[in-house]
Amino acid sequence: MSSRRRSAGRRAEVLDAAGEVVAARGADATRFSDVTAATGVGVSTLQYYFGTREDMLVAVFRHAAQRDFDLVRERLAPLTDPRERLLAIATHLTGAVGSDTTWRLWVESWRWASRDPGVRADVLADYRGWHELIAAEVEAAGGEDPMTTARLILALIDGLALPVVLGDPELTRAAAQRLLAGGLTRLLGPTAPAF
Amino acid sequence: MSSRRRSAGRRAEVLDAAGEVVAARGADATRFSDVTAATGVGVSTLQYYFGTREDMLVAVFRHAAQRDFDLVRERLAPLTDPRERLLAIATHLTGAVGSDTTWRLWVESWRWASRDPGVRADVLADYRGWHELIAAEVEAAGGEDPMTTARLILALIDGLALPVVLGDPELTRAAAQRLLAGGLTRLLGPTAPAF
Amino acid sequence: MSSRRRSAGRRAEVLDAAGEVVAARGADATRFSDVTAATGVGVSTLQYYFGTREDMLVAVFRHAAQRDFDLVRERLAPLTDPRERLLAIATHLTGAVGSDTTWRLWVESWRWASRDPGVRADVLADYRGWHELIAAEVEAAGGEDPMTTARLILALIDGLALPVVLGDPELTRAAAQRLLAGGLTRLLGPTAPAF
Amino acid sequence: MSSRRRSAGRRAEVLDAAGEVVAARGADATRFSDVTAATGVGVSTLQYYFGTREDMLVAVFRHAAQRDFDLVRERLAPLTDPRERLLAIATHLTGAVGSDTTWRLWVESWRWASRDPGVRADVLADYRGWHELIAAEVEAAGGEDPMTTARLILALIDGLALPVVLGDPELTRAAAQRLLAGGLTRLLGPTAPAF
DNA sequence: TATGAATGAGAGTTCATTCAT
DNA sequence: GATGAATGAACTCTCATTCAT
Repeated sequence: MSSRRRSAGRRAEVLDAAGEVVAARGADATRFSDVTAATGVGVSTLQYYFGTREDMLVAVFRHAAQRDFDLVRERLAPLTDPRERLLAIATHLTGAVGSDTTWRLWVESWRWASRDPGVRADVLADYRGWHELIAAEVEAAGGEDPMTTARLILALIDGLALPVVLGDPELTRAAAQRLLAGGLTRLLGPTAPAF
Repeated sequence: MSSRRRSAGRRAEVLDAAGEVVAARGADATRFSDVTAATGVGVSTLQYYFGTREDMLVAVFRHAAQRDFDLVRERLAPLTDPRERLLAIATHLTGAVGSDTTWRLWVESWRWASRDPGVRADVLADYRGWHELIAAEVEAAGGEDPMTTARLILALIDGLALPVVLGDPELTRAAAQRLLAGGLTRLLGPTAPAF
Repeated sequence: MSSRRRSAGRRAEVLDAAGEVVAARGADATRFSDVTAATGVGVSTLQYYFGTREDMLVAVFRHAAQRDFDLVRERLAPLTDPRERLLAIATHLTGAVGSDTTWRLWVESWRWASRDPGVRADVLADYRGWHELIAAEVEAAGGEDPMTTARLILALIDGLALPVVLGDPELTRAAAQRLLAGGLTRLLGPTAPAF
Repeated sequence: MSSRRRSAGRRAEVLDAAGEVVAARGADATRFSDVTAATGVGVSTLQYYFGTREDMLVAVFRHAAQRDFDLVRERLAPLTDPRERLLAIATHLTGAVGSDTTWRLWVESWRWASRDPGVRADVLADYRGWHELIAAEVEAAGGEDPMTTARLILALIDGLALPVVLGDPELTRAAAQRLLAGGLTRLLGPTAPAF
């Protein structure tokens, strides 16, 4: 019992650390030994926990996606104004420490998804989850055609994240945040109040 | 001379084919032998052409980026109306066969750029090139703050490309094109004429 | 007591099943997990019963040799005519279902015996046991030089078993049995009555 | 050219040495590294020559079978009397240095054949080759029913080889040779002249 | 008595690369 | 200019085994 619980906790810790490794090195370049170096957990133990290397990567993707979603929900909890909530979702990009990790992992997931049907299903489901989350806020904010707008907003967020994470010197995080706020205003349409 | 020219032609052909391989398998998973299988050119010959495997990948990225840019310019040539030109750039995404290859290679480049300073410089320069191309059209179309708008437009394009290439069943190419057109209108601001 | 007896019974069952596995896969290729799959008994339990993997294999060999001997004795019990008894021993090869298992295990034992002194001693003792069993019948049948003849007969049986078990299409079981009967007649000498 | 020829020669040498290793350790237990230790040829070179480990083992079997057959033919060449020739074939068992290797490899082949259809076909073809070789001599020696007799003789040879190779203390090589000579006389029938 | 968790050792295989031609 | 032969490095994976319960 207690060993099983300890084991489960250990597994989750390993998943977190492995996520950092995958974000830093890329999924293809992540070896068992890299995760071992980052965690102190032996290679065979990783295999015991996760199975093959690819199984481990998939587990990392799922875990990271779940954490990301949970994190945003947490941030959203204290906010009630839909416009504030939208902005909170959007600036999830620029805010937290580790958000680079989040975006890198998202790209890694996307890449993996394009070759693995199981991961594709996961990623598309996550994608849909984000759409719905955003669409609900758009609707509450009085925006027209919530799903369409939500798609545009999410595309904008994703598309801005890429150069930010890449470290485009012309696009600091602050600049990105301003761009994002401005873009939201435009996308929500002329009738929506500006942020 | 003629053999050098023939050689250069062969190299370019190999780069095209290698680009397809990289798009299909991912850069990390692209082995010399995969390119050999796709081209009939022996492993040693690839090394003779490009050097190490990573050199080859970088050459593929540069070649693909150049081709992409050239292709858009070509498509833009017959168009004069800035709004039409903008839309042509934007729907570069949805149109041609092989655009999946383009977008996949873009993601591969982005990933490689995260870890290789040389590639990062290339990718950021390309990025800037696209911004300027778009900004010029925004300005010609009478949009305000062309660079800001250009960044938003490019982000929208990139952000929409991802689910399209991943094959999101809720986002057909036609739907993406409509979204894109709508998004452009909104981003260019209420004063800009609708597309 | 009862649990010990149950345990001993379980161990014997496991040995039977493990024998099948060894015959099918070969001793070297027999993993604990193969036996687990065949018996439902966990790996650790197998180790608890037998010790190391090699200990288990040796136990399988001894068990199988014993069973084989017991089985032949059983078949011999109702027969009194030495010639019939000899033929019964000889055709132990062609008769029963499961005789493939027997012969395969014999080859596996032989191979193991080549490298393990303990198993070699067991196998040579078994070998001697068969010789004596056969020699007694040869003597009773009036054959000359019983031990020599017994050796020849046993060699003939072993030598015929190999292609039969291998599934030589030119040597059906029926053909093997006829060959064996003919061979016995010749080996027992011209003065012995034909079978 | 010369490098290719050198390569072919090296390959054959390696096959000889690998045959010794397989005979000594058993096929299943033969690792690339064992052959490396025996030959000085690196593991990857072995793989370059043969492919997978199993491919190497199969190559060893074929090579050994061919060599064995060639060797007997060589020994047969100077002999004309069919009875002498038969005895030469039969005592192929006891004679040469390395005959243990031959028999051990034969058992290894047999075992491999029982799980690999390709090897089974090879082994059965070899088996048939030996039958035909023996049958021709039986016929020349005036024996009746040459194929049947050949089968019995071959079985006797195989069946005697096993305990000899195992080192049965009651069956020295000299004793085995006497047994074999006696067995041949009996199997060829009372009308055939004794050896 | 029986079993799951964890782990180290060892093997096969892939692959880029070097060298010689 | 182009290519095949040979080889070392690195990685995944399997498996027996030990430990704790």
